[in-house]
Amino acid sequence: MTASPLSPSLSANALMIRKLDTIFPLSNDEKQALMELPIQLVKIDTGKDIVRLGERPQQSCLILKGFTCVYKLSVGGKRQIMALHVPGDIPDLQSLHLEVMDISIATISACTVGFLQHVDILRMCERHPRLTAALWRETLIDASIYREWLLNIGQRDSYARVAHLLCELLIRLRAVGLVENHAFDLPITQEEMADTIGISAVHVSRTFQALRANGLIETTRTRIYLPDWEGLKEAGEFDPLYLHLRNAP
Amino acid sequence: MTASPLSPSLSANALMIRKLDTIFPLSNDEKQALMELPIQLVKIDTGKDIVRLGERPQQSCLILKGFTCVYKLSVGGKRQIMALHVPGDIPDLQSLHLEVMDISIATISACTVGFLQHVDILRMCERHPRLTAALWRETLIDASIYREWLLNIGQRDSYARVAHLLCELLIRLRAVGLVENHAFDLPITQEEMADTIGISAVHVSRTFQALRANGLIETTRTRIYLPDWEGLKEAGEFDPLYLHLRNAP
DNA sequence: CGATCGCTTGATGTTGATCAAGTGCGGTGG
DNA sequence: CCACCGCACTTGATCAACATCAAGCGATCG
Repeated sequence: MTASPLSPSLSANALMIRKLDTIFPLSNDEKQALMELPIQLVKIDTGKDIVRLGERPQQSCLILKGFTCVYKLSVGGKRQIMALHVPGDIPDLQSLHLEVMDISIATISACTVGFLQHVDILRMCERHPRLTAALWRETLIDASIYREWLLNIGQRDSYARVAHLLCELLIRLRAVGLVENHAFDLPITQEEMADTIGISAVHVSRTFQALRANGLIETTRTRIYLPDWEGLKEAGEFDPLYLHLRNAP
Repeated sequence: MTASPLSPSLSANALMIRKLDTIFPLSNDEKQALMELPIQLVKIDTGKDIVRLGERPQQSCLILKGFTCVYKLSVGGKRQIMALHVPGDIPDLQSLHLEVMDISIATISACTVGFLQHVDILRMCERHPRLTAALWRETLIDASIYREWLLNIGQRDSYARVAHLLCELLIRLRAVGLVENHAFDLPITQEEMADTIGISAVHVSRTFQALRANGLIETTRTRIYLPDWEGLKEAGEFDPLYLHLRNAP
């Protein structure tokens, strides 16, 4: 981790509030408490581990910029990516109550993250019990996404899997204002996407081509455009219920 | 749900305490609070839904006897089972903070379950903040199991998938005293196992035969014996870290 | 300006799906 | 107590989706 500590920022807390507010209604009092939560900013290069399996972190990280992934390796060395996280997410919030990491978390693009000390979070939650519920709810939505991904990988073919993942990313990124006209930055290689949905990288390439041919996606190097939202939703059997957003899209 | 309400029981609360205590150290005070939690017992036949996608339950259910599964259907009608739950588990604890069910839960054998009203749970948690942490932790372990299952389905072949699932069930059942000499009741059809690990029922049958041939399992109608625990663990790449048990097996 | 990385393309191989026809066990009813 | 029925499981044959291997291409970056 090539970390360059910065000074505490305004916008980190604001982003956290914005994200939390999409899943749980926050009072002004609670927003104020969140604004006062100390956050230490760090920049991290692409492809670095933020935290590793087996570690016992005293902090959780808030993504401010870039994408990260949660992953595990099988004995044969194959990688499964269990989750992708985008700005506003706290990929290892679970470590607040699960001492030993059962996963690793890595950046898949250049990232800025903010570290939240567990002691600070716990103190805040003591004073504001509804914030406990809000953060608990956030971890429950993570679990809901895992469930949907199990359905995706277990039962759908590769075409639907890719379509579903793209639908989910659009909705999640839109919630934090990172989508313009059904287009967004997607700093993820086909190999990473392959490890995410359980197919080979070669087959991701072929599947992308099929989606392009059907007018469901248009891609440039790091950006993706979804010209036919209804068509993509249907292809991916996508229903955003499982994201539990307050203002359901 | 062919429900026949029974009188409040002693053992339901005791089972809940026993299970929680395997993942979180409980004080006598907290155990007392759990003993006082009202639990309404209900018997449910095989193959009935306990709660369905889209519902907004005011209660969660504690499994006392039998197995249940968490599932979703794909548009094509294929079923993915995302979780199996055994006595001591609370399969829909998430509904405490996620109003709308994003999954359905069904019995896969004759079950006795106990219903816990959300208001009662919340009141108990207010008075005993460490119990909030304990229950939160329980939902985090559910999420950890989802992650491991993603790795299982996404990266391992059918032989390893079955082996892994059997290893997990042994450990989880042992924690609640339902294993004798590496043998336990397994009231699950091969079709259900197929929907759990994302392969076809026919292939489950063949995989079982391969495991039998290698001396890793012996089965009767409803019971399974694991004669070569080390061998099975290796076949399933099983490491129980992700179950976050206090007395790691 | 070469090197590297990510993507593409084609050829071949394998796992596991699907279809279809049995088999055996347990439970049910006569 | 026995005969029957149904369901779970088994077995064999064929097929499809996707993996793997290998080579080439194009853009980005030092």
